[in-house]
Amino acid sequence: MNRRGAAGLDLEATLHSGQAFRWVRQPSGWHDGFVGPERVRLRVRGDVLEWGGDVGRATVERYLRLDGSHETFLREVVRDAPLEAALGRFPGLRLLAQDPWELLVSYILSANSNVAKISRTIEGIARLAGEPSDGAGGLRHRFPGADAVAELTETDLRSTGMGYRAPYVRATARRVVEGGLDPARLPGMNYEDAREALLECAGVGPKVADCVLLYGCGHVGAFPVDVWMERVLRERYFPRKRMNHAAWGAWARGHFGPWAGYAQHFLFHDRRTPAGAPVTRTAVARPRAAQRRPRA
DNA sequence: TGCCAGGTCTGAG
DNA sequence: CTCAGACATGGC
Repeated sequence: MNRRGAAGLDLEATLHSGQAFRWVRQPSGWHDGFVGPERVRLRVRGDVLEWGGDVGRATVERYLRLDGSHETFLREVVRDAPLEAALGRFPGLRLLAQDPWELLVSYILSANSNVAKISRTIEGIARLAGEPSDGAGGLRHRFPGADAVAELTETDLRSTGMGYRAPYVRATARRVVEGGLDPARLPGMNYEDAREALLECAGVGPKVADCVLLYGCGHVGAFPVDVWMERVLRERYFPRKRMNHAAWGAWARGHFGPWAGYAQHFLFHDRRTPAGAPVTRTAVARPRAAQRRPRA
């Protein structure tokens, strides 16, 4: 067992807010999952973060981005009233630094789907082609590399319930194997180039690309616009105004600035979480009073 | 039963 | 370039 200060971390919000799809809550209070290829369990008790599994402190801290990213975001983003409300409601929510390849597949599967189903199909792919991993949470499987996914037939993939997305996953896996895209290089590329590279993949449009860039590549300005964000933007910012998703995204990046993607995730989670849902209290200082309401 | 789910692809105007 | 429909599947 390893420990370090939790720094106000809310694992429930962080691991189950729709940015990651493989964390499983256990009755014991642990969250069972993977950090890269390693089987890991995490929990917070009091103000202590604990983890088990064959991973070092640096790996856990990198995954949870306990490197000052969140504090920089708080300092540099434009904190308007809607964002301030979300920050106040989920002060322990953090963005993760996940594996770009696994995220690419995950978000291809997210198209016109829902979180529960994405989780099921991702788990299905792991069972079909990933290496077994025994842990406190039972037998699970690592997420397979592109080479292993490319070996699967469309019929194999459809057996997970992913439906018409199967050929997209297969084609994208093949593209990676053939060298048309190297997911590991995306974090080191600039945002525009990385986005263009992702858009070449089957099943990857603007929204999926931005999710991969934000949650897996450290491109914190990426602002994915989906049906939920469109709701937020129309309800809280531009009542009775219609824009296409590209226009919403462009406005949001200009409005929130270089850390717009972080703002997006807080707004997303806030909008999706019903009022009255249990909220984990943390020791984080309360944000200051709201600034101004944006003009339409 | 019919609609919706973290969209993307395709074909028409 | 912009905009409808189709698209597998499962839950409510």
